[in-house]
Amino acid sequence: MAEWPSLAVTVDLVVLTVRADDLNVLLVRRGIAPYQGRWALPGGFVEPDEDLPDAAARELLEETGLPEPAGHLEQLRTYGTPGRDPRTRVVTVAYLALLPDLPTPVAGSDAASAQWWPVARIHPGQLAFDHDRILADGLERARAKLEYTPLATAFCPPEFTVGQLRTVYETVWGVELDPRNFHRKVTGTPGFLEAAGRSTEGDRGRPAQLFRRGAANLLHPPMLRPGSTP
Amino acid sequence: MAEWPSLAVTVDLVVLTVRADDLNVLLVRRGIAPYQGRWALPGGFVEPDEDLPDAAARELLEETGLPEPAGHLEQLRTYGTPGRDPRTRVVTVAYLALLPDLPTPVAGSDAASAQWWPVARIHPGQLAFDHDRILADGLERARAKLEYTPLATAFCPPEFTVGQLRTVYETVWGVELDPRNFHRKVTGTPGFLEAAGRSTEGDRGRPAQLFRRGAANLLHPPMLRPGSTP
DNA sequence: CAAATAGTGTCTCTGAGACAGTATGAG
DNA sequence: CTCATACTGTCTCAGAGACACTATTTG
Repeated sequence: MAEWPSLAVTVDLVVLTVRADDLNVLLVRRGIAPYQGRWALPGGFVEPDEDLPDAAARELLEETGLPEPAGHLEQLRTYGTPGRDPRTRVVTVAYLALLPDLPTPVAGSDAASAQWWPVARIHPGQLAFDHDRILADGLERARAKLEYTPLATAFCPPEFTVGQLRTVYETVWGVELDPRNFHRKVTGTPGFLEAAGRSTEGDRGRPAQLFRRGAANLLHPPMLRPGSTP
Repeated sequence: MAEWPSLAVTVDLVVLTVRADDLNVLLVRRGIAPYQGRWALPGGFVEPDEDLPDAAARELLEETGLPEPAGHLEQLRTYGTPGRDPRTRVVTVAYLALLPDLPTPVAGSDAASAQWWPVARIHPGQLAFDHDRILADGLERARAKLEYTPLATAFCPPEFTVGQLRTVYETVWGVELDPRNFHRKVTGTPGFLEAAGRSTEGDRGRPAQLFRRGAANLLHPPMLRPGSTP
């Protein structure tokens, strides 16, 4: 029987988190050519008997040291233009991960070179391969999904306040939101939030109720990004 | 230098059209094992120096005989679970195509076995490989995109009436829409439609104005699928 | 006390849906 | 004429945004 044409397949990861009022992406500095010394998205080859999400989770573990992330991992898009890797034809399946701000800084086998970067400080042409494009697609996906899914909670710890959740929206979207209307909106959207029954203490201002993510996977009605219908 | 692990990569196509008030998908009957005699999505291997969208367009041409479709072609999702093809490890990049109802029935090199199927008549477990799942994902994507993009026009000929466009929405979503409100909505959404200046004649009822697709790529405000906020 | 954050109430305007009514063709 | 489809006008209700107001903490 004839053989089939065969290509190298990798996974690359757009790992996002919100820290210090900035949206950050995890980048690694390349130690070898091509693009030696340049920053790139973490990733690696898919093993012959490894499922794609498993490969993504494995790379995430190797780069962040997190066994099973409390966050969110989904397939983003596949990039396979010939020449995108100068060594050989490589098709890469990109994944998007949204994580809460890690108390443990990035730690793992490849962690020596891994670092969080505020996305606003990354400029076109700065990343290796076509990773600028992949990052841009990941940001667009994340921003869009905050509108109609409860995925903003993936950036938060298991229990969080409405104020923390609002900071996520403001940081990812780069806008300011009215705290009063935001509060009424998220607490009124069925299935978005579930009261944890406890409150914060010791912060500035009135103590806030703590919430967990609710059961809904889709928001009705959706959150609206300001400026979309001016 | 070491070699990289290498996998077979294919493209598969979910080709949709609206004909005879039904949403149809293009399927081919498999002539060889595995799944010999079963219906499957059209697709094939990616050549070593071929870009992924080019491979998808090539397969579409081979199956439909259409050189450059007047419709729409976009990447859907990538499926690579080991064992999804019993012959060898195959990673497939699925594409979604939306086409107007073709006056030429399907014709091309592989066309002997290609046929339109109403999606409502395809039942789980009927298609080869994991193509049930890919088809389901394609349908979900198409239904969702009609809400916030002008892609319903991809199912229409270059010039079409508001009534034809409404039929597309009703067929893809499987709902009935109020013709009066639909008309007011689509003609009032900026950039959705552009008047062609001409009208139909010879049909039943009052002649209708003809429109072309407008410049907008996103609809503000979006079309709302009934039942989403009951 | 002031400052800060949490949370509620109320008003206004936009847009979706229900549906009456008018326009213009075919038979 | 009737029937069918195209289009317009009007009403009502829900939800988004602006913003006044109250509540509860720290310093």
